[in-house]
Amino acid sequence: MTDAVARSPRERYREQMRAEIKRCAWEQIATAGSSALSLNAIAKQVGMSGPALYRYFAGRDELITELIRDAYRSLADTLRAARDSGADVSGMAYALREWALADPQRYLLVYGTPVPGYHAPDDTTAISNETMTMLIEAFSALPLDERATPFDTHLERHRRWAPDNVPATTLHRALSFWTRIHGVLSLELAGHFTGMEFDPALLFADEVSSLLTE
Amino acid sequence: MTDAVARSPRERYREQMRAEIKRCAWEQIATAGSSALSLNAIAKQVGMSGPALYRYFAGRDELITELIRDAYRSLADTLRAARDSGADVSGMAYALREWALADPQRYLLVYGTPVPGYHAPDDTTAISNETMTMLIEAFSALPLDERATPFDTHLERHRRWAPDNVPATTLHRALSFWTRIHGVLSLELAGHFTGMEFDPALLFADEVSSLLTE
DNA sequence: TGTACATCAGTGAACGCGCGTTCACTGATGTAC
DNA sequence: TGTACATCAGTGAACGCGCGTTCACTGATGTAC
Repeated sequence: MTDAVARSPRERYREQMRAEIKRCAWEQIATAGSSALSLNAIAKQVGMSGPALYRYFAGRDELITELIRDAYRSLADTLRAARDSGADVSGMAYALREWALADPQRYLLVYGTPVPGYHAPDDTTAISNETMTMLIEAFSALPLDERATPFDTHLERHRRWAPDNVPATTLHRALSFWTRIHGVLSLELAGHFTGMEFDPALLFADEVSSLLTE
Repeated sequence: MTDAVARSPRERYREQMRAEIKRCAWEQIATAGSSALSLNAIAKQVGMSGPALYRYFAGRDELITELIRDAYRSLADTLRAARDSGADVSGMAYALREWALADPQRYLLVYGTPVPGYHAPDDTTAISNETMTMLIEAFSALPLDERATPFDTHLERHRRWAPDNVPATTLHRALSFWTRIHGVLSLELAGHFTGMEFDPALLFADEVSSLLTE
């Protein structure tokens, strides 16, 4: 695994090319959304003609899969970096928001409306689990609420997906982090707050603090 | 407005035809998502050939706009029906969830990832406001929490979009209803809970009760 | 009740477009002796 | 250092497809006298 760095000049060039193709793909997604992603358009922007892309990706699906993988990776890395620099749960929430605002379509590619036919490969869910685990760990450091909700007791018997050295209430809080953050954020990104003149950042902040004080 | 019922036989037929076209469009959206909506495919299913649809809709955009309008209308009607039959805030939440689960793609058409080029016409935001107003009214009936959050005080000065005979805290609670319900619901609809074996309905229920007891 | 005309639903051919993908091929870059 | 061969990046033409949309036209249905 340590030789992930390109070995021969050809491989190095190949890696650079793949990276540039992906960069153009992201650019295209950022402006027109993931559904408008076109191999030919990317090729034109990269400066070569259509079929050349097949030297680097088996097809459109593989490219999209790779982009989704990278997006999950990028999010996980962002949260990890926030945590490693001492951020608590709310710090991680703000890091997540910044990450989403930096490239809304990247966020939506992962958490937005799924493409009906497409099904994500297994390793993306693995990276997604990684993110979830970081959230659970972050909430583990917080004082525990004594009251157990109905969902908490339900979770006690349906928690195989989560690490088991953690109380169900903590899992619940991590889940709520996810759903509430996603709720405000995705409505903001989708433009559903335009017309209401309040500042979405403040609504977000209140929602984050609700996750801590509740 | 009372003569909205079709007058001549021709107009009646025309209305029926428009309705059937829309029905097929919904069917298509339900199975393949809104991005895959194709006029030619609809025409084939209705039993006539492509260009005939232009007798009923000016083009693809107008059809989609109409579908979005109907979706907003349907949601508003559902919530109103729930309220009129005595449902409180949580009853309205469950009605909303049932409405979403009945046709996930319909929910996603309205609250999902926006089509990057497309911009919704003004009257859809009017219907959306109608829904919001009903939520605000529902929360007005509830006992008021005395503490004002930072966002509450921010809202005091940015609330032109809302009725002004209602405290800012109530507006905030209606907004949180929206964002939290959307958070759980959209993640469920997008399939992000598959793999975790808990029951989304129970997570939803807990999230609804958080809106009341907090 | 019958005729003359207008309205309108629906057809079939066609246009232009962009898509993903395949294929045979050219040229340059690397490798082995 | 030079030659022979293999590897691989990239091209251009082509395939088949489905899309939204236009246009001229046919036939049926309605309306007016």
